[in-house]
Amino acid sequence: MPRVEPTDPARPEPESEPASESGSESGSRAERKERTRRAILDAALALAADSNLAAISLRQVAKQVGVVPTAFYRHFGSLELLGLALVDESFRSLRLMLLDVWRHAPEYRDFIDGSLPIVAQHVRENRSHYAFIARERTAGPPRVREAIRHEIDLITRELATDIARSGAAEQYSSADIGLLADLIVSFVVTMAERLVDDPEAEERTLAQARTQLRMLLVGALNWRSREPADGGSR
Amino acid sequence: MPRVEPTDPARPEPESEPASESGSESGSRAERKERTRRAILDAALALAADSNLAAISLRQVAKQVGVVPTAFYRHFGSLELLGLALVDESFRSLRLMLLDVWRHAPEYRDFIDGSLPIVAQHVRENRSHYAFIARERTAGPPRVREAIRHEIDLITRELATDIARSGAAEQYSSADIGLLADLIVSFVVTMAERLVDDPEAEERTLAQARTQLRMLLVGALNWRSREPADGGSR
DNA sequence: CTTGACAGTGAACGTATGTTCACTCAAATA
DNA sequence: TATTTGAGTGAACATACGTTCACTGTCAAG
Repeated sequence: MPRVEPTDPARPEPESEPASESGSESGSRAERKERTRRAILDAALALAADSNLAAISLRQVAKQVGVVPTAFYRHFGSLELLGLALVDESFRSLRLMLLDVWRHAPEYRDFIDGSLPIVAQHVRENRSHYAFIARERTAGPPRVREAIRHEIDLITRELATDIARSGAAEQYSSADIGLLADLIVSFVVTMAERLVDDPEAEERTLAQARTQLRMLLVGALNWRSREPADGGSR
Repeated sequence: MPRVEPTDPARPEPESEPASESGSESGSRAERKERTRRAILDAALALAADSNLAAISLRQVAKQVGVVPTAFYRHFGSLELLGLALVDESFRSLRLMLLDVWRHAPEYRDFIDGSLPIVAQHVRENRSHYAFIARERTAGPPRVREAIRHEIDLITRELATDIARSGAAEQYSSADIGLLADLIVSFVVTMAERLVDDPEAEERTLAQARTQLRMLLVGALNWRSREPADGGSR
C-alpha cells in the first residue's frame, strides 16, 4: 500500500463524484493510476519551481510523491516526457482561457480592458504552470523548449487571423498583421512573466501593461503598410 | 548516463598575444591564476549551454578545465557566485556596446536603422553570453535572476533619461517615458533571445524586428499623455 | 473461480556529486 | 638566500543519482 507520510499532497482535485472515501486508495484501478500520475506532475511542478526541470531528479519526484523511484517509469519514460506533458496541460488550460478573450474583444478599446484582467486572473490561478512555462521556454530541455515555442506560435497565428477578421484588414498587409500579432503576444508573454515573478505587484504591473498595450495599439492604428512585399516574405 | 560532453580537453583559449611558449604555463603567478579563472568561466558557459547553470556540476566544470575539483574553490566559492561573475562580465560588455548605440541615435529614424545592426552584431559576437543571460534570467538561481533583472532595469532607466533628453519631452509624462523605455527594452530582449535561439534566421529576424520597432515608435509619436501622474486611464 | 495484467516494491549496480583535509612546490616577498 | 604564500593536487567521505531486475498483491477480465 502506498504510504502518505511525506508532506501531505492532499488532492484538491475537483471530483465530479462525491468522494465518500476519504482514504487515498479509493476508486477504480484506472482512477488510482491517474491519481498517482497527477501527484507526479504536481510534485515535478513544485520541485522545478525551486530551480528548473533539468536540475531535478527522478528520485526527488518519487520521494515527494511517496512512491519508490521505479514506480515513476510506470507513468513517464523520462523527466523530459513529463515536461512535455506539463507543457500540454498548461497550454490546454491557456487555450480555454483565450477562447474567453477572443469572445470579449469586439473592439480595440474593449480589447485591452476586457482581456488583460482575464489573462491576469488566469495567471494568478495557475501560477505554477505559468512559472514552469516561463522557465522552460528558455532553459528547458530542447524538445520542451520547442514544444512551448510551437504552442506560442499557434496562438500568435490565431491572434493574427482574428485581427485580420475583425480589424481593418485593408490598411495592413497580411505580413504586417502577423508582425503586429507577434508584437502583442511577445508583450503579453513578458507581462505574464512579470505577474509570475512578483504576484504582489499585480495591480501595478497590470496598470502599466494596460498603458503600454495602448501605446502599442496607437501605433497599430496609425500604421500604414507601405508595399505589399515590404519586409515580409512568408 | 543521460548526457555526455564530448568536448576536446585541449585548451581552445584564444590568445591575442603571440605565445612564444607553446606550453600553458607561461606568465606570472597572477596571470596564470587569471587564465585558469577565465577557463573556468568559459567552461561553465559552454556546459550550461546544453542545459543551464543549476543543472551543471562543479566537477564537470573542473574536468572540462583540466583541473582537479578542489581547485575550483580557489576562484569561486560556489557555482552561484560563478554565475554572478558571468552576469557581471556579460553586462559590462553590453554596456560598452550601448554607448555606441546612444551615440548613433540622433533621430528616431536613424535610431532603428542605426541601432539594431549594432545590437545584432554584438549578439552574434557574444552569443554564449546572451544565451546565458536569456536562460538564467528566468531559470537561474534567485540571486542570479535578481542580478540580471537589476542590470536590465538600469538599462531601461538609462534609455528613459535618453528619451527624455533628446526626444520631445513635452508631450509625455515622465511616467509614460518610463513605460515606453520599458516597452522598447522588453522588445529588444525578446529580439535578442530570438537571435540567440536561431542565428541562421538573423536577417529575417532583424527585418521583422525593424518593422515591429517602427510600429511601436509610430505609437509613441502619436501618443499624448493624459494626466501628469497617471497613465492613459480613462 | 481462475487468471492475467500491471501499479508499485525493494535490492542492487556502477557512477557522479559537494566538500574536507593534508599535501606539494614554484613564484613572490623579505 | 631564506621564508611565506597560495594555486593546484589527490585521497577520502557520505550521499545521491538513473536504471535493471525479479518480486508481490490486488483489481478486472476470462
